Amino acid sequence: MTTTERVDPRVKRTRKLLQQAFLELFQEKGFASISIQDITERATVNRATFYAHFPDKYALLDSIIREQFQQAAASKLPSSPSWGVQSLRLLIEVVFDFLGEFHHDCKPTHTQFDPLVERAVQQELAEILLGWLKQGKTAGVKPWVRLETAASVMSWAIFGTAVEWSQNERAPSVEVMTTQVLLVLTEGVAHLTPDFLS
Amino acid sequence: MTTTERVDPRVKRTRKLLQQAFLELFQEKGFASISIQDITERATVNRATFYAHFPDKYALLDSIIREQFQQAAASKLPSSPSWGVQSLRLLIEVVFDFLGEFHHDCKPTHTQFDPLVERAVQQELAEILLGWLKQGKTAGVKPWVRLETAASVMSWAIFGTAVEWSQNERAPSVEVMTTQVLLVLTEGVAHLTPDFLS
DNA sequence: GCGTTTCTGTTGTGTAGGCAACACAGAGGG
DNA sequence: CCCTCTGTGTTGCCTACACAACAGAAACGC
Repeated sequence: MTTTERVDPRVKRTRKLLQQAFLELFQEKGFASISIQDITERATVNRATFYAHFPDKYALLDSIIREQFQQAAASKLPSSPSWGVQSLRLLIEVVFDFLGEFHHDCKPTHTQFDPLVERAVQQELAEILLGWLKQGKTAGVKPWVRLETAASVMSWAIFGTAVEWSQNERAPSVEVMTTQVLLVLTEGVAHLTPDFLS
Repeated sequence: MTTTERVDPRVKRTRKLLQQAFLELFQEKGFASISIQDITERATVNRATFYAHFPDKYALLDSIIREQFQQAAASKLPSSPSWGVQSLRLLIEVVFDFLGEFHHDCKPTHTQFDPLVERAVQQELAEILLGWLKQGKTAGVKPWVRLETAASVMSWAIFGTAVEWSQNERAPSVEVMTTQVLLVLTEGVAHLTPDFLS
């Protein structure tokens, strides 16, 4: 893990209060009309304290997305997920589920901030993958690409496909999509055409 | 009111967290098996902080009852209730409702602490009455009994009747009981028998 | 244009609360 | 018996937070 940081309980609590307040206000007023004052009042937290935690409301939303995605992943993956096809399949499914869920909830409205959301999801995804790759790399096997690059490629592949799928009518089922993305990633594109190598 | 004290928001918040946690634990475990540690963990508050607010869990329960009764009264009385038959009738009704509600919820179990509850309700009731009497006493009218005594008498009359009524099957309706108690209080017992004064 | 209002960020100072450590009391349990 | 375990209260030190006050920006009506 990322070095289990000891955190003052007050910090956890305040973050949670702010996030909770934001979510409440979000489905009352949308995003744009939320002011920092709104959030801090609702959260029973001083306004100055908000700025000690987040630079602005975008960062707050960002943290919410990241943590929700993390715990969505954590809840659907085995406790110590090791690098392998099983874990990868599950993770892909999580991404599709998460984005599907998300665009289902806040569909027509807020187009302005979903770039933010997507950036957050993609980065968290890459982070998880990189973690797996790092601990999965058994000693002695020399990597033929940088692990960071591999993680980035995979994350964008999964994530981008999921975003596109979630924005159109989610035509093939999550399972089908998952299988296909998984196949492409594991087998590589060389097999797509018989004479690829000729 | 009682001199609107400015209170640090953090104090309000932790009191609320502690009270909320207690109520949750209460209907999970009953009263006796609740430890202070339980409460503080649930409330995301340090154990030492608990003792900065309350000497023990009895005091916490006491504060909960008092505040619930206060806001039950506040919600059913006009904003600035003045001394008079109207207010008094409403207040009596509040007491009957409150105790009825209370003994309805936690009926068979916890007999050990309802003395505590009752003490709290009676004292709060007396407090409200005394407030009314004090501001209702128009200048120049010299009181023929101490206001404190009057408040005490009335509070015990109302409260005791309500407790007894709530513990038996609440036979006469709240309205009837209210009316009768009100009558006795306003008219005095002299009228109960025709030859009382003879 | 200008004033008023509302929100944003930031700073210094005081206080509520977290934490570790302590002594103590009861309840088992060997 | 002693020993561990669990809960209670209490203390001193440090940190997170509340608050007031500030300057600046954006939105509003006049």
